[in-house]
Order: sequence, then C-alpha cells, then structure tokens
Amino acid sequence: MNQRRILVVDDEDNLRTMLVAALKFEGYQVGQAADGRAGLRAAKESRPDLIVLDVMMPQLDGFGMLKRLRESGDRTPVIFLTAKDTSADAVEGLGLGADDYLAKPFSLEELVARVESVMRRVDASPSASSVMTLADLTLNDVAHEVTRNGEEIHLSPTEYKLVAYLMANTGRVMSRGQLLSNVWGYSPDDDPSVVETYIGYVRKKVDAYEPKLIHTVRGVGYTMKVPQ
Amino acid sequence: MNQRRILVVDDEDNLRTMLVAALKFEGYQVGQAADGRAGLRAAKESRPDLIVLDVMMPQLDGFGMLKRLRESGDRTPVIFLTAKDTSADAVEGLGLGADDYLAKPFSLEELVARVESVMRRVDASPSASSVMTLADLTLNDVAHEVTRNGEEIHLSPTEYKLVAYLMANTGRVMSRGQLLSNVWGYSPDDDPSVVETYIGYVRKKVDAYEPKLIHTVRGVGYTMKVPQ
DNA sequence: GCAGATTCTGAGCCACATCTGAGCATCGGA
DNA sequence: TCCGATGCTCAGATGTGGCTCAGAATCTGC
Repeated sequence: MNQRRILVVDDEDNLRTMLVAALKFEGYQVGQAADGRAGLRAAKESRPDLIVLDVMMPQLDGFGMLKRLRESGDRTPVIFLTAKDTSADAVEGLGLGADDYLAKPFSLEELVARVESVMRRVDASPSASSVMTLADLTLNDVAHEVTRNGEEIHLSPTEYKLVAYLMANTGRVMSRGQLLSNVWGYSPDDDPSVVETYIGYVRKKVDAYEPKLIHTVRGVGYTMKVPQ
Repeated sequence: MNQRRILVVDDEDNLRTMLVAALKFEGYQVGQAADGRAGLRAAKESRPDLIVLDVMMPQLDGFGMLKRLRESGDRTPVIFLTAKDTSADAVEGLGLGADDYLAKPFSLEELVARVESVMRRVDASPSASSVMTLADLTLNDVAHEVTRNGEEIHLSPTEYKLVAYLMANTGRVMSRGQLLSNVWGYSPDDDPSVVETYIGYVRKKVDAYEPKLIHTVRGVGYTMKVPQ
C-alpha cells in the first residue's frame, strides 16, 4: 500500500496551508503550488494522484491550468475550488473535465470526503474516474454531461450508459453480448439487435463530428478510439 | 497571518472618521472614500476583504455602487448602512448581493460584531459570501431571500431548502433519493413523488423566466445550471 | 378555533425512451 | 460480379418515468 499523492494549488497562503495540513493529517503525501504556472510544473514533476485546484489565481488561473494539463494528455483527477456565489464556475470546470468541485466556503470534512470519493474511484479502476475524455469528447459522471467539441450532447439513459461503457473500455473491442449484459443487464446471448439500434442512435449524436470515434469490428463487436 | 483590509464608503465625515477609527482599533487595515465613485475606484485599487457601504450618498449611492461592483464581477462582501429603519432599503440591498446590513443609528460594537461575523466566513474561505447567484437568480441565506431578474420570489420553507440545496450543488445531478434525505430528512428510498411535486412548484416560481435553470436528468434526478 | 398557507398523496396524462421487425446497404469471399 | 452474411436505418408499437392537478391532511399565526 503506497501512499497517495495530492497536489494543492492555491494562491491564498492561509487557505492552502490549512488544506495541506488537513490532507496530510488524513495520511496523504501533499505537495503545493501558489499559482497555475507553478502548479503545472509541479504536476508534471511529481505526478500526483489528485490535484486540488483553486479557480481564482494570478498568472494562470484554475481553468487555464486544467485546460493545459488536459491538452498535454494528463488525465489526473482534479477537484476544483470555486467561489460559492459564482457557481457558473462549477459548471465550466466540470465541462473542462474536472472530476468534482467544492464551493467556498466548505468544511474540511467536506473536502476530505470528496477527495476520498475520487480516490476510491481511482483505486477501484484507474480508468473509471468520474470524467473521461477521448479526443474532444468528454463524459462527466457527476454532472451526467456529455460534450463534444465543447457542445453539450443530450443522451437518453441507455445511450449514456452505452457511451460510458465504451469509453471506459477505449481501444478494446466489445462484443454485442458484453454490451447486452453490461449495459442492458440482459443475457449475453439474447437478441443483439437492440445494441445495433442504439449504436445507431449514439452515432448520430456523438459521431456527428470528425473524427469518428465509434467503430464497427465486423463479426466481433464495437470499439471506441481515435482512429490513426 | 496577514492583516485584513476594510474599505469604508460614507459621505458624512464625522461618521466615517469614527468608523475608520473603530475598525483600526480592532486591528484592521482601513481605507476610506467619501462617495460611490471614489468608493468604486478604491475598491478596484485596494481590493479590500470587506466593504462597509452607506446607502445615502451623493454622486453614486450605495445601491448603485454595489450594482456596478457586482456587474464588474467583484464579489467582495459588503455590509450596508441604511438610514431609514424601514427595512425596505435593506431588503433591496440584500437582493443586490450584500452580505448584511445595519440600520442607523447603530452602536460601534454592533458594527464590529457584524464585521467580524462576515470576516470569520471570509477567513474560513476567502472570497466567499452568504449570497449565491446563478445567472440572474440570487439566494441570500442571511436574509433568507430569493430574487430572480431583480424581483423577489416568495418560497415556502421546503421550496427554499430545495432551491438552496440545488444551488449549492450547481452542475451536479442530484438524485431523488439525495433530495429526499438532504432536503426532507427522509430515507433515500422513500416514495420520491413529493420531490416531483416540489420541483413542479419551484419551477413555476423560479423558472417562470428564461433561461431555465432547473433541469431534469431522466432516470437520474435533477440539476441546476445555466444551460449552454 | 379559524383561515390561510403549506405539505403531501394519488390518479390521469403526456412525452420520451425503449424495443421490435422489416427492408435496405454494405462488406467480403468466391 | 454476384451472393450470402452482417450490419444499418427507419417507422411504429409498447412501456415507463415524470409532470400536473385536485384535494385531503397538517401546520401556523391571529
């Protein structure tokens, strides 16, 4: 059992010190940075398991930092700190691919609870964080929101489950049977025509853009990936 | 621990001098301005942690100043000083996003107490206030008041709790079960039809305007956010 | 104790989501 | 180039979740 690492990025000294202390007390190994630029550097060097990130910062703010991080291919889970009275921030953060957010003022217990919730997910299955991205497609489970190319895509419950399952298994080919049992809860050898219908629905919505992300593997099943 | 900064904006020299002296005595670093325009400039330059603001002033009055301040994205906590003890003023101020108010005449102790109360909140989490906003919807927890588009909205206790809970979780989808347990105090797997009824009530009042802020996520729950 | 507000329940309705099946398109092998 | 197999698309039938409404039960302030 190795120790989990957290990076706290916040320009306000008092608050940051408090956060660091609280998280250390919970047994995490905690690094810190006072602005977005320093945060970006620290993230690249120390490769933390989770980043706690303030939105309002000089130099490079939280959004900017998250954006750059994601562009560089880094998928480290992020929890945002936003001001309570500008909750639109929260939505923007989730859209950019944050895992969760905390609105100030928050209690330290609340922070710890959210941190542990994210850590649990990460522990359970490293690829199943609450936010998944593939090219310009993002799926945020907390907000239950799917966006492509920055635009929100409305999916029905089943469509959503299907996309989530395929994304969680990016690059792997999933058979109709696997989809039937994992998305629908049916037996793997039930009639797979529902799957085909739904792949059709989802393609119309998610792959109305380039590049196409959902691919048919004839005779086997379906897979999601960025084509070469 | 750096010193907290307060800006006092009041046109009456005697009163202003007294306020400044009292707050300095309490250990704050205090700036001052004699009217709304000067106040606005001072607020932008010195970025205080709290503004004490008189309503009645020449040039630009307290309401006007607060409005401009908020429009410019500034969320600095504000305590109002109102002349009339008819609390109509106060109500308008709180609707605009003030944190608290004091009706003249007031004792200096009273002022200091309110200031410290607000500062405690700020200390716990800088840049927070008890006012939440989402688009043109504001919820002031101190005044227990909700406004949309500047108009006050009357909500019953349960309706208020529901809106407050959803706003505090802007962007997150909350299940009926979560709402049942956090707003009603019921078990998460009680009959969720009350929730639906109340969502209906609240929509009629809060979402009688555009854009709609309360959204149903079929099969999951409800969420509040500004739609794309 | 009464009037008005508030909370909750249940029934009916509507819209959306789901699924089915038929017909069409596409693929790959001969 | 043809043919069978596989996959896709569409329209409509069915099911289900969510919304609305009316009214009953409860609470609150006067």
